[in-house]
Amino acid sequence: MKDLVSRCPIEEVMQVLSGRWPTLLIYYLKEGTKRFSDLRRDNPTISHKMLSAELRKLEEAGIVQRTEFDGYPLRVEYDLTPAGHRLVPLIDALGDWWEATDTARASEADEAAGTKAPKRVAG
Amino acid sequence: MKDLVSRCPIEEVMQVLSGRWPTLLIYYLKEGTKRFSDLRRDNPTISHKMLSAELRKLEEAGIVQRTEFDGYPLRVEYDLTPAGHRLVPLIDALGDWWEATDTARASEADEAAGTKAPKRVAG
DNA sequence: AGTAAATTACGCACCTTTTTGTAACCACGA
DNA sequence: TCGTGGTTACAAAAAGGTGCGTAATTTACT
Repeated sequence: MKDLVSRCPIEEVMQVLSGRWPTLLIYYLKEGTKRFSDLRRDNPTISHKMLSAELRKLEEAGIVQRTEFDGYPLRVEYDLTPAGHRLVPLIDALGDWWEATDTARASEADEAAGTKAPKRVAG
Repeated sequence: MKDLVSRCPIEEVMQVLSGRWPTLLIYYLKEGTKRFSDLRRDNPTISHKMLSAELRKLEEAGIVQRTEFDGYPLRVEYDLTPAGHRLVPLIDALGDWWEATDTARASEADEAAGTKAPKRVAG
């Protein structure tokens, strides 16, 4: 998903949030300040390449704040920006929707099918 | 993004909504019933293979309802399920958040940086 | 004291896996 | 033969993983 196909903001957000990591990182970051190595410990299956790339993407999107310390093992801290914090409940809402849907799915699919019966079956 | 890394519902929704197409298709489908070829006209850059795969994924997720008519050229209609309709405002909220953030981003990043000054710069 | 190794947050090159695109085919009937 | 909605096989592209190099300093060993 390199470039956009429409000019709508929805496609732009999804370009940032798409994939396995962005929402997970936001999830861990909402607990508070984390270092690079903390985040690696939080999700051990991410590679350092991915982690740095995803963090950079989130930083560019204004979701995370990167703070670099010139200390000598070279330390970097990551936080959610205010905008990032405002994003959290929206993502949570999606999770809630999913959970609610998960249970309701089957029955409502039936309802929907009933609402609009095929005009001609085996025409 | 084949398999999940955590058990949380957020990762599960994102698995369905990730990518360029899902939200776009939902966007077009919220206007009403669409046929396969309608959706191809709506976004001409999607390949038919992708379109059928994405529609199938959304169907499995309980977001779209597929109705097949045994008519002669074989007709299929796609609609949002009730759950799909409930999802729309959540996605819109993300779009709104993005637009609001887009303008506020720079200034708030500054604020955040000010709130938490690096403990040691050039230690 | 001198050298080697560890630390931290990456960048880069190389390679594998996953995703996406292309094209051809199917079935049916106008 | 075209149009419908789809599938399959193959090819291209993108995403992702692995491992090495780097900076500057402390610690560990000799």
